[in-house]
Amino acid sequence: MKEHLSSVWTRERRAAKSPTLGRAQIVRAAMELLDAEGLDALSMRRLGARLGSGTTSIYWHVANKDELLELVLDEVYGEFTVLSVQETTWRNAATSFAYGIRQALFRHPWVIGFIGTTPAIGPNAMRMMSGLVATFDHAGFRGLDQDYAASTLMAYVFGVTAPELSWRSMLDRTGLTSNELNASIQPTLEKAAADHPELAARYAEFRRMDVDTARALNFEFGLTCFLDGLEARLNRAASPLASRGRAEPDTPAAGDEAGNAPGRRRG
Amino acid sequence: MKEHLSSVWTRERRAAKSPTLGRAQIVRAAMELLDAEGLDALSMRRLGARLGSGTTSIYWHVANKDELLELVLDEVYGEFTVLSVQETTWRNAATSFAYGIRQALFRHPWVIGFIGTTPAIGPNAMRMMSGLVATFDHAGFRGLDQDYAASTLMAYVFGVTAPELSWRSMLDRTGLTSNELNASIQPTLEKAAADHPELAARYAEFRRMDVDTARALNFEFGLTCFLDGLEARLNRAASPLASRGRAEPDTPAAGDEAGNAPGRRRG
DNA sequence: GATTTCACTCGCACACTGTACGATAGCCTC
DNA sequence: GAGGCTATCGTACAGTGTGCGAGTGAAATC
Repeated sequence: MKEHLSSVWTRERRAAKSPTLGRAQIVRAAMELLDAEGLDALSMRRLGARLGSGTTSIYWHVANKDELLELVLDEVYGEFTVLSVQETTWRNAATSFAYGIRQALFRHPWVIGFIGTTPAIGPNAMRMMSGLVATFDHAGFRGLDQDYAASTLMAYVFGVTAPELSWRSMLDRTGLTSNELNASIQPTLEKAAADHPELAARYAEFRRMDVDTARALNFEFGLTCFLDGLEARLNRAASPLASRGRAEPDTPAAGDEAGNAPGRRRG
Repeated sequence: MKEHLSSVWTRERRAAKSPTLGRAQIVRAAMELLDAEGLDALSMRRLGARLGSGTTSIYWHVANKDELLELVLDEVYGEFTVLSVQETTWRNAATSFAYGIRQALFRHPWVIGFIGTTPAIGPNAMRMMSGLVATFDHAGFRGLDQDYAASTLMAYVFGVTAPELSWRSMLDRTGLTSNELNASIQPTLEKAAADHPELAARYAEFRRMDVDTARALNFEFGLTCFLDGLEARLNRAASPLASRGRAEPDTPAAGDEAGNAPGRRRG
């Protein structure tokens, strides 16, 4: 069968004899450029210039730009640390993992577009996955539920953090503080919400509060919801006799055309 | 104070007298191109060709490519429908909203990179937000919690769906079925997981199952967790005397440097 | 020691991108 | 007819990723 996943990690790297330029330096330089100036700033020409080498020399060590990004991405995965299961409770491990990712994303805002899109099969990504699955195994999840829990946790963190990153990049571009930018945006927002008075009122209220703590609370809120839900599922599994206490059926038939809406049921 | 949010929606559009080319057609053509061939296929030259007009004619109706994408994005937001609060329970509304987004994202895979990154203040985005907030208001959430609930829900859906979209794009490129691609990827995966035997074993197991239903179950799993968590929070608020029944403190101090990890506490 | 081989560097060129600019053309009002 | 406005579009510029082939130096082979 043909191999359909092409990745830096699938092809063996070129034998190194005495390179004046190496993958390590290339990846480090790329990371610095990306962190400092963002995704658009990384061009092969600029990278070559920064390395003091010819532009196309890079292509000896790396097949193309995508592969380079795979390498840098795995470097970031290396910063997603999972506490060992002996060290703390699963809930603390998950929480700390989530906050850790959040911080790492703040350090490397440009990755957000690649996570989940670029294959994550580098050594660091693997180590992370292994630790995360172990955490949920320790918690009491079995089989696929371990993966589901891990994937849901990461999905949530990436999903909430993405808008925060774009907010921060706006801060950088304008040089304003969060609250200044917030204030400067309000009129636009209120005008946009002209047709929805409740929204407009709500936005007017926002002007008065500290955006950064509101965002932090937002993160906390969703994370707690999700962890509570996980915990409830564990407890339910432990004592299967306890009924759910909800009226409506909770699961759309999982086998039908993947992703169909469950349809509207009257409550 | 200077205006810091620049968007198509903030500047009034050019007065239309008798254009042979209009925003509506441009946006529609762009959407078709994007849906059919993906983000990379949308260049101003190709768009002009498709419209049978000069490339730079487009710039009369739209300031630049980013603004064009804002317009197309809002069109997609128009497909994120929220059931009215009279129509069903909040839980059903949220579920149906989540599945609806998922389906819309499958129709327009390219948007995933823009959501949360490009300002969503178009009329459709506003209508959606208004409906979503109303749903959570109806559920019993108050103040910022309404926004937190809405934002968490969207964050989760975008987060889980992103990898699915990249999977589907891979299917399109290779022309394989999900299960064929899955099988063809396994050796690579197992090799990548060589250092983590539990992971390798797990991947080997995956070979035997239907990937699409596994993914659908994954979506369901996280959504249920999150909604259960929301519901628990509502019940807790309704009867504040009932304690949580968990040992460890649940909230890192929210006021400190936004996003700090809660630190490791022994369990 | 001479020759060949191979790891590695790099200049050039190609096809492509977004878009600024200025030249047109048709219409409306004076 | 003159001038101004809406609208279209050709050309040009600076930038992109990268294929190709020529060049360099050191190690391996004869």
